[in-house]
Amino acid sequence: MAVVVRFAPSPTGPLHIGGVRTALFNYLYAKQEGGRFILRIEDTDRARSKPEFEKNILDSLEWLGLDYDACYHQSERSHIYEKHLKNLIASGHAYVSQESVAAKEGDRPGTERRAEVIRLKSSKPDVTFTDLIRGEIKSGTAELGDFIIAKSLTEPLYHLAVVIDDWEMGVTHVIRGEDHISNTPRQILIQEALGAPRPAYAHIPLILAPDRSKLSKRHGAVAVTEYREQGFLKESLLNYLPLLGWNPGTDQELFSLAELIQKFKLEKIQKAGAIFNLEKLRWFNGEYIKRLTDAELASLFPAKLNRTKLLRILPLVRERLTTIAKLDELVAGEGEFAYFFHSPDYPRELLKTQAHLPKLRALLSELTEGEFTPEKIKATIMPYADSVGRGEVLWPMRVALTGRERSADPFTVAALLGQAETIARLDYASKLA
RNA sequence: GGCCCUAUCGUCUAACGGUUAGGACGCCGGCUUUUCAAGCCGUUAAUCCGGGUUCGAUUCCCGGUGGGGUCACCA
Repeated sequence: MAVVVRFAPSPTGPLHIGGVRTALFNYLYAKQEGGRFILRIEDTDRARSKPEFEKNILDSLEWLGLDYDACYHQSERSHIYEKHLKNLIASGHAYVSQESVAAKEGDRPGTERRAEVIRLKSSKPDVTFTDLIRGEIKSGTAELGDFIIAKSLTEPLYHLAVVIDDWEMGVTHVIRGEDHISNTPRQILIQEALGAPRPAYAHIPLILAPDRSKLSKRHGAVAVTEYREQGFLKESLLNYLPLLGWNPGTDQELFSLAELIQKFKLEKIQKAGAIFNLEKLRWFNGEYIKRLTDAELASLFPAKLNRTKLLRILPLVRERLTTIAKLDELVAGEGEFAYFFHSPDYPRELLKTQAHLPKLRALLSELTEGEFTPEKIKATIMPYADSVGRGEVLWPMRVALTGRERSADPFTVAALLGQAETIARLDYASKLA
C-alpha cells in the first residue's frame, strides 16, 4: 500500500521550528517510501485562524523546499464532515445532546456554551494502539465519557475533522508530536464509530527550551521566518532539526536533504524530548556557509551593496562568518565589515601612535599596483615592524584601515582596499588630531 | 492531582547482555596570530535511585524519583 502522510498545522501562529521538524519527518518518510505528502490547513476554528499565519506557513515551507503533493483546507470541507456526522447519528454512534448553557468553572475565557451539541456514544472501556516509536500504548476511556465531536452539523471539532480527513485522504501514517498521544484514543474511538481504518501512529518527542519547558516565544526566536531573517541558511535548519531526536546510528552529522531521505528511519527516532541548542545550529550554519560558492554567498547580501567590492571581501567574510548575525548588518553601519564600504570613523586614541604611519605610507607607495597583494605587503612591512616593534606598527595600521580593534590582519585588509584607498586612509590617520 | 510518555557527559546522541561507555556542539587549555575570529591539536565531563533476572546489566523486569505531555463546545 502506498504511503500517505500529512502535515496538519493550524494557522493560529507562524510556523515554528517544532512544526518544521514534524513536517520534515513526514516529508522524509513520504519521499523515502515513494509516497504522498499532504499539507492540511486545520482552520476549523474561524476565530483564531488568520490568513497571515497561513501565508507564513506556506512561505516557510516553500523557503525550506518542503514541497507537498496536495493542500487542503478544513474550512472548505464542512459538507464532508456533515455527511459523516449525519451517518454517525443515524447509526446511533453519536447523538444530539441537550446541554446546560451556564458557564462552568473550567471554561476558557470566551467559551460560548451551546444548548445543543453532538456527542459520541462511548463504546469500550479502553483503547490500545501501537506506536511505531514507543510500542504498545493502552489507556482507559472512562474519563473521556461521551465526548463532544461537533458543536453542530456544520461545526465539527478538531478530533472529528482530523479522523474524517485522514480517512478520506487515505493517510496511512500519522507522524505528529508527542502532545497528541493522549488525543489518539479519542480519535480511534471516532474511527471505529465511523468504520474507518486505523493508520499507523508515530509520536515524535517534543523540542524543549533550555530549561526543559515547552519551547515558546519567551525563549527567543521560534518562527522559521525569524531564523531566515537572522541569516540562517535553510540547509542548516534542514540538517539540525531532524538531528533533534533522530540519528542514523553513525557518526555522520552533515546531511543533504537527499541523504536524509535515504537514511531516515522512523524507528530510530528518540523517545524523550530534546532541548533546542542554538549554538549547535550556529555551527551547522557555519559549515554550510563555508560550502557556499562566492556567488551564492553574495546573493544573501542586500542588493544595494556594491557587488564588485562585496565579491572581493567574500573570502574574508566566509572565513569569519561561522556564526552570523544578520548578514546585511555586517556590512552596514557598525557591522564587522562596514569599513570596507565606508571610510572608518574612530577616535585618534585608538591608533595608540601615529609615529610610524608616514613610514608605512612610504613603504607601501613603492609597491606597484600588481604587487599590492597580502604576501608582498607583508614582506615589505614586516622587517620595519620587527625593527621598531610589531605592535607599534601593525596595530595603528589596522586601526587606520578599519577603524576597529578587531579585524582581519592588516595586510589582507590593505590588499582588499587597494593601494590608493590604503594610502588615503593612512594619510587621514596621520593627520587625525 | 488523574491518565499517558520518558530517563547515558552541560546539550544532541552511540553502544547483538560482555566496550578503557564512543562521537558532535559548547566549555577549558595549547599551537598559530599585533587583535578578534577561523583552523589544527588536546583536556574536562555521563549510564537518576533502589530492587530483581543473569556468570555478567547502560542494555531486560518491577518500584521510586525526576522531566515532559494531556485532561475545552482550541487545534
